[in-house]
Amino acid sequence: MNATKHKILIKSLDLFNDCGISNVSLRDIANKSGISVGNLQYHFKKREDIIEALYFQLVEKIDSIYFIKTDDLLQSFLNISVDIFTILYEYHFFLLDFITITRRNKKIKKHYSELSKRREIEFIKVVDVLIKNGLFREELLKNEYHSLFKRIEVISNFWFSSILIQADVLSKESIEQYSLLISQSIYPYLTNEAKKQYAAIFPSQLV
Amino acid sequence: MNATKHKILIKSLDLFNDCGISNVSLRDIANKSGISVGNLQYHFKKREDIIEALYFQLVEKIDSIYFIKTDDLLQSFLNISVDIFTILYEYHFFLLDFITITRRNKKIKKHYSELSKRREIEFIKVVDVLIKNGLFREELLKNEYHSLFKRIEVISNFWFSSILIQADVLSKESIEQYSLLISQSIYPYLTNEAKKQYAAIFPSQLV
DNA sequence: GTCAATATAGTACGTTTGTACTAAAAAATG
DNA sequence: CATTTTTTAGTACAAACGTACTATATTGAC
Repeated sequence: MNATKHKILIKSLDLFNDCGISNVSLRDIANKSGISVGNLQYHFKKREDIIEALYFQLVEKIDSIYFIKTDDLLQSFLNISVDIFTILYEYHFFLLDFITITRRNKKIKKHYSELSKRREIEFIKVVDVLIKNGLFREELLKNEYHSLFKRIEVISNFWFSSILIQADVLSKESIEQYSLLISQSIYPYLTNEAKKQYAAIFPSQLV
Repeated sequence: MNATKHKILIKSLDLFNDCGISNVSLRDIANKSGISVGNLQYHFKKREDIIEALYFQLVEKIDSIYFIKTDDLLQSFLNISVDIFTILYEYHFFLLDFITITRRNKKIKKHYSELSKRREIEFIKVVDVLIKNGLFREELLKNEYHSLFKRIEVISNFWFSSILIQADVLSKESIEQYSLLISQSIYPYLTNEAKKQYAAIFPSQLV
């Protein structure tokens, strides 16, 4: 990619993350990038194009980390959500302004919506494998794992927001807190065998 | 309260809920209320005053519904979160723009932050009672119920957002979906005795 | 080295927004 | 009924913002 274009995206990301999308003007971006507004406009005709570019950058990064180690299913399962979340942290402006962005940009909204549906199907598939391998228990309630997915989805998408409505800044610590929240939400669905594995992975969580 | 002031608040709430806080100008509010902008300004000197007034209306409404029937602890516990959520639905603009609002308004941010801390303490107290009454199991992991509270908090605050990043409108159906999500997230922490009660409350959820 | 394409800067325009200000009307007070 | 207070409307303003437009500079192709 063009060097200037690249610089614009990096500086935009910084500003968006720090100040929130609606508090960053094109003039701010141009200043921070050390270029003129005219030049900025040359590379990104519309303000929305910058946001779209960043969104698809994010999606691409996340898509690149999908893999499951078949020899250590539980650990892989737990790792993936944290790996994803670490990337989300880099682009947290997006999650903090999720509503604003999807309200304005139907392209991103549609894309995310389809992404989410695919993720859910994958999640249920993985859970099936975990059940077959004796790591997750069977459902005790109807759609129990569908419901679990939804909860994890909400927490993944809005954990940063949840922190920022009370705290003043977002730190990397939030990733570990997220990890704890997610792993503990999964714990009750583990079989006794898997609970032993869990204890080995997170010894500090034991009472 | 003054009739005009009352009308302004009602119409503002409608507009905020429908369009999102940042898409509603003072002129919009004045039009919808059938008054002039000058008059609007007379009743609310600053735009932010309207939002603050609505916030404290919301808090007051929620504060008025706290009670626990001691003869049916589990049912009460499950009911309360839905009761709260039903009121939140009336003011959902607030949750949809939670970040924007707390970023700009330190008074609301501080108030909510303290409210949240009180809620957490209450939650843990109720859980202790439920454990003592043989309805909830003991903690199997450190701070397991603290972690549960956090997850419920995130879902309560951002479930509407989670729906709206994919759907185009918010309906009352979202309250039932929320209820399902929360009750199922609590199920794994119930004792066998309480699971029987749960089955009686939600027979349709059984496999 | 010439010419075309790309990149950069600077300015200007049209809109929107919150709000300050003024004046008139309505209501309340005595 | 007179006057004071409250309520309402209308206008005006200053700031900010996205972006369209023009002109200059740089780079690349042949």
